[in-house]
Amino acid sequence: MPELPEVETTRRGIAPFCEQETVRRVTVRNPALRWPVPAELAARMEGRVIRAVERRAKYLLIRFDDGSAIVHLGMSGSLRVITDDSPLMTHDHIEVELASGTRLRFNDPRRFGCWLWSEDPDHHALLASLGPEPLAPEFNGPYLYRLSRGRKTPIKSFIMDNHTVVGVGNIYANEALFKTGIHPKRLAGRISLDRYHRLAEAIKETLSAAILMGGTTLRDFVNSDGKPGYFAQSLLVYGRGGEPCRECGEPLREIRMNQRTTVYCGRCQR
DNA sequence: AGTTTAACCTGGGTGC
DNA sequence: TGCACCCAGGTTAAAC
Repeated sequence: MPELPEVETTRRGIAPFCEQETVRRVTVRNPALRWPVPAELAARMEGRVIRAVERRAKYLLIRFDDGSAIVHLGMSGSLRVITDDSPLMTHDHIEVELASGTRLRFNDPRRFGCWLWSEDPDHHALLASLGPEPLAPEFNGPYLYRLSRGRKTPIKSFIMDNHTVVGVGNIYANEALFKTGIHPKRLAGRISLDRYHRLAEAIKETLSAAILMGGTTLRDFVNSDGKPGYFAQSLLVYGRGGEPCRECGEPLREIRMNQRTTVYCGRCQR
């Protein structure tokens, strides 16, 4: 589920229930996530007030006065708001109970997610070397052009690299490259400023639109299983290998780059 | 330093 | 039905 729009949707979904609420209890049922959940996490959170729920890249920061929980949803994680007595599901690894009685339930079948504690999250190793947020003004054509000079990595790898820009996962990399007409294998150092301008805009548009659509499932999100299904109809290439290109009708090609499915139009993307 | 590869996990789908 | 295999929205650490 979690590309950046899902993480932002999650943040918006849980923040109203969390902010200025006291944590009553943290239950870690399975600490074996990507890294072991630190034993101190519960003690650091219990009895403290959540001041804000923020997002940096695909990390959620649950901020307290003296530190933050750093949460990542990995490939298969979700965070749901529980207001009733709905039963535990398999892979419900962590639960945060608030003084209001509302609970946050973290479910993650593949356990690629993480829950860490940091007193200074903004300088934590996981966050310190990240590139700009895709929706920030400093992420733009000139930035991409400057950073890419001399680089021989394919453009798809380049924009999926967190050092370049955060939050561009496999789906949105495919979509943005199609919208810009850039072949995913084109070397990053061989792309013009003008094309980078359009690529940055396409990334912003694609992510913004997805966040807006994620927003439409927000109400559901509180009560439901938290699986937004917003993207299927709006995707131009992802999941459409072999089907006709929406621009020219030619069958879309599907290849693998860095172990990830890559879909593109051989005619429209150069 | 830049770039690629392997690894962390479970579950669902497919083909034999 | 069973089993082997491939695939999945992410990211890091190690290896070229």
